[in-house]
Amino acid sequence: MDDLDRRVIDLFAEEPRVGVLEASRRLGVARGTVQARLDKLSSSGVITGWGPDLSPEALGYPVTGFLTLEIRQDAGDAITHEGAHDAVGRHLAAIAEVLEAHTITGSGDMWVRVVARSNADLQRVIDRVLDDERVERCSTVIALAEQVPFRTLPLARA
Amino acid sequence: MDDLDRRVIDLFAEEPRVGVLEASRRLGVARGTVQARLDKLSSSGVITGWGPDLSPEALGYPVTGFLTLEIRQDAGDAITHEGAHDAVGRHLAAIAEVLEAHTITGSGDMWVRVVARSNADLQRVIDRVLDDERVERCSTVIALAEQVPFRTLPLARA
DNA sequence: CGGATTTCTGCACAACCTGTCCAGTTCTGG
DNA sequence: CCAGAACTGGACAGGTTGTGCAGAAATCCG
Repeated sequence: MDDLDRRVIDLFAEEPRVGVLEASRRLGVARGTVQARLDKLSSSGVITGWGPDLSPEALGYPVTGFLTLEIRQDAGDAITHEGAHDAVGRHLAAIAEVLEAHTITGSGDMWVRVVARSNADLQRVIDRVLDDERVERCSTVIALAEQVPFRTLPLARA
Repeated sequence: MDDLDRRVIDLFAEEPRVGVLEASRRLGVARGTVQARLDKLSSSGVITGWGPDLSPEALGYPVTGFLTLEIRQDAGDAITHEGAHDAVGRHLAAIAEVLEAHTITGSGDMWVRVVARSNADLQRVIDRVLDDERVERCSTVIALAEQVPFRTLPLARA
């Protein structure tokens, strides 16, 4: 991650439509250099993808909720030695409205981000999340406004 | 969002490198159709961008923390009528390690996602977040593992 | 300091893709 | 059943990509 890497990322983040050739012109380096940098950034894992970013809101899911789950500690699989968290993770991954889930510090807690079509619909989603014996409790918080939209660019610039 | 839209999104999400022409071949429709669909999905806000996705971890920020802030309710600006939340939002937006921030239900609460170079470094980030008189309190939770990585594709498929 | 290695440059080529038309056909809602 | 909207298939010029290569430049390390 030298300065050129940062400028490459910056340029493609600002204007994803520019091609490699145009980028090389703007950055004042050879085309092959830009290609090599992009390849390296991809293979080193800094750039994880180029997929289209989708807006849950525009897809009809304007309500975002943050759930904190309490997981039964003794619910691991004694045979596979798989932790309860992973089992719950699979349960959650099967629910489309679950956008992400993490285990967090605290006895048996997980943090889950869900979206729903309405506040009423959120109840349905929560019920689906709760539909696993390993999930003991769920506290819900509703997101009202997005003060800082998700971003990673400032990190790369720093 | 009909079935073709879903297939277009799906294809580009799975293989962002395919061009419009190749996509039209795989989907069995004319090139102009794919272009028209993409244009519509972009202008309707379903597709919000094509930028490279960056991994905070690969950028040297392997620690993720979730902060819940308590905001002083009486800290709004009497002249501009700007709420305290927005002012805090600007404060947070200036911190590169703040990846996103939302206001949430609860008296004066905000939810903030931050990253840091280490657990020790997290303290520095938190201190920066707290460096605003409108932020009264901050409770911290550290993310241990990512059970479900952030995703929106299942929503589009549904 | 000096050699070895890596990186960058500038260029070339063929193959391919994009943006943009168009006329004709097919769908779809009212 | 009609009219507007959407899709098809085709065409065109111009630009871009992937790839390879030799030489110059920068960097590393003993």
